[in-house]
Amino acid sequence: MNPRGQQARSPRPAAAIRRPTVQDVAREAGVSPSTVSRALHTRGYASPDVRERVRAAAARIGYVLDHNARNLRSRSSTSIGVLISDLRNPFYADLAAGIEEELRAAEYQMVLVNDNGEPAEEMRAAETLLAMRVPGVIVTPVTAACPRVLQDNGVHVVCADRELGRSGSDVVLSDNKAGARALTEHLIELGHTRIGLLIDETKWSTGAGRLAGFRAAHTDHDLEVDENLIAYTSFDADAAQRTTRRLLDEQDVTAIISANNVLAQGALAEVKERKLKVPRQLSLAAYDDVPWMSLVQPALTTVDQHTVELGRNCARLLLARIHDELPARRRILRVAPQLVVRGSTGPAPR
Amino acid sequence: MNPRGQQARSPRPAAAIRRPTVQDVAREAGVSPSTVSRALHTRGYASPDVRERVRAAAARIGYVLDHNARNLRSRSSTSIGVLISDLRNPFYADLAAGIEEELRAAEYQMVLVNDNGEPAEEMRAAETLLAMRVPGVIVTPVTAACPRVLQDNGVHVVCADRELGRSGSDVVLSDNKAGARALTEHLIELGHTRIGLLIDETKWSTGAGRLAGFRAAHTDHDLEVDENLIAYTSFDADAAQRTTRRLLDEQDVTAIISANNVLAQGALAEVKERKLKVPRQLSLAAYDDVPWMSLVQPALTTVDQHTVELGRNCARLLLARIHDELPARRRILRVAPQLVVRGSTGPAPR
DNA sequence: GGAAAATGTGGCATCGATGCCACATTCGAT
DNA sequence: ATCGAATGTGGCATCGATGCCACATTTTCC
Repeated sequence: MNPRGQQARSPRPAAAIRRPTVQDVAREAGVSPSTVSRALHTRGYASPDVRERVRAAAARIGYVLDHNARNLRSRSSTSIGVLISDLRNPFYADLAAGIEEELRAAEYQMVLVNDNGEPAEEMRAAETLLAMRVPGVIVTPVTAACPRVLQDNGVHVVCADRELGRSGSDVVLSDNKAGARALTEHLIELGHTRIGLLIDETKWSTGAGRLAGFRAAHTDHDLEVDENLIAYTSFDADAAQRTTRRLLDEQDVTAIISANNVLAQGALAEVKERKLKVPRQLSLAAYDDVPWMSLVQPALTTVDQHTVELGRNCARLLLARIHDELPARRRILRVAPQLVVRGSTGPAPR
Repeated sequence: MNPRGQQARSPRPAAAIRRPTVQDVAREAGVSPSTVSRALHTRGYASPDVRERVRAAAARIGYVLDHNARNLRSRSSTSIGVLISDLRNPFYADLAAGIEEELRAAEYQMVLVNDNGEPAEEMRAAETLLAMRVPGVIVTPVTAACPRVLQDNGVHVVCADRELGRSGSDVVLSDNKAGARALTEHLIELGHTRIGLLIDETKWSTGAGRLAGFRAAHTDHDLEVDENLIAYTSFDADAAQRTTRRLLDEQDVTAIISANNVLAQGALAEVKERKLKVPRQLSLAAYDDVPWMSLVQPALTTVDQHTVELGRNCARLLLARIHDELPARRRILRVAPQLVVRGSTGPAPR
């Protein structure tokens, strides 16, 4: 098959193999290197005849384009940086999956970096992506500095899921306020008046929006929010469980909303430990629908963020920006979330 | 901060900005480009004095290395291709997370591609990675052709999780046979003799190993395997549910093992629909522990593949190979899985 | 004290593809 | 028949970093 197959057994094949270049193809096809380039890759004149001849020659000698050379020469690249916090969290995994799908369809590649939510890692990744000369980056930002540095160096940035300060970059968000409002309203309409909100942060647009939606739903129904019911915790399941414990001990809540899928794990763990009947004794709901939520018994009422679609939108927006198809003004895209009512929410007790 | 910050607002910043090069740094520091290169990046002589001066100059003018130029010149790259089937499946997400973690620590980047289990997509991705001149690829192969093409072109390949035919490449596997054997044995020791196995494929080493382990456990305990209890299905939850339905209708099983996390969803769905008491009426177990399995009630008994660690091992092995630190002979790494007994398995009824 | 070795730096070609321009050829129009 | 436009194709420089060698300077040793 491949003319260089037999060399693959050498000790250090990666270094040893010399791959054919446009020059080689040119010789093989009896044309000039420029013509090969035009015939194979770039848009430009090349008669169907020549085009076919070059194609055949390239296939014959096993020619593969060198992206590095092309990128260097054309000062561009088809690699897109994707900077997320934690691939093991299904939210980020879905986001990345949506992004990748769209990029792949457009013949772009995804360079994926986990920053673990750490500013230092995020910054390091940004530097690397700059060095790779990526034309754009999609980031769930940890620090406002990251999008800024990228933009200052001419890289297009789309912030996904949240926004920090006024970055000036394009943003794709879930409509957190609307989603949280719908979820809270659902509980209120079931007669709940003392609803606990388990939340880890409210500085980012994500948490802020969800909290705002929670409040708005109360206001809509002429209810006052008891500030003690807003239970601040940190972003891990164990902490969320402890906070849930405290919430249940100290406040007579009839329903609990977890602000994201990680916190929901903690809340559920505590509920199971106490063997509370859901939803008879306590209604449980969560923002950010992930697969396990429909597998537990009873299945959790949630807000589905359409995370994969969120990711697709990020990629589409970024590509449009790169291809200069968008007005200069920054774009803010809000993906509508969807309330998914399942068995874990029911009428308030008493 | 950045001297080019003000240009970022221009219509097409990516194209407009000219970034400083080694030449510029050289001028700024009063040395030659070669010296800049040595001082900043490559190992080579450079007095501490000069090194510091160059570093300062680079920082001052906001110099960022161009990976494309470096890669072209040095015929190498620090991007590693990772080819997986489905990022939305927590198994692959964990695998990728482990790989990325290790790569990042070694200052490599991960180019992640989803092939959706489709040979055509996989091949396309392989071509792209060849074009990127990546020194290595980690792949959960769909086709034997993919690793082969890569290797034939001098790219190091590590197959993750499974092996197709004799690829000759390094492989990192979960010890599927041992894991399935332990899981099956656990059930046998609980008195089960009619154990259903829900499985989607047995051509790959993954399915084949798990089936082999299932059989081995029976043999160990002088039990004959009723071939009717091996329920072949396809790789999606709905199909698995239907197959489970059939299994429960037609065979009097007292326990069901799902060969992976996706099939387990289907099995659980059917069990829930029938309102079977687990484990009293039926024991349920699964290969490949993923988070939701410990959240459902009762929590599922599983085999934990240590997927993240599996990923880390893939990356470590690949990097060692790239750095030529390994004997030529191909290496097969088996990561020991771990039986995790939870509430879903109990004594056989009657 | 002088030659040899050690040390640090600069010059130059090069990696592979492509953008740009010049030019050869064909074709249509007058 | 002649000219101009249209249409392909080739030549050449270039993107930015670095490998390699030559050379200048300092240090070491007999």
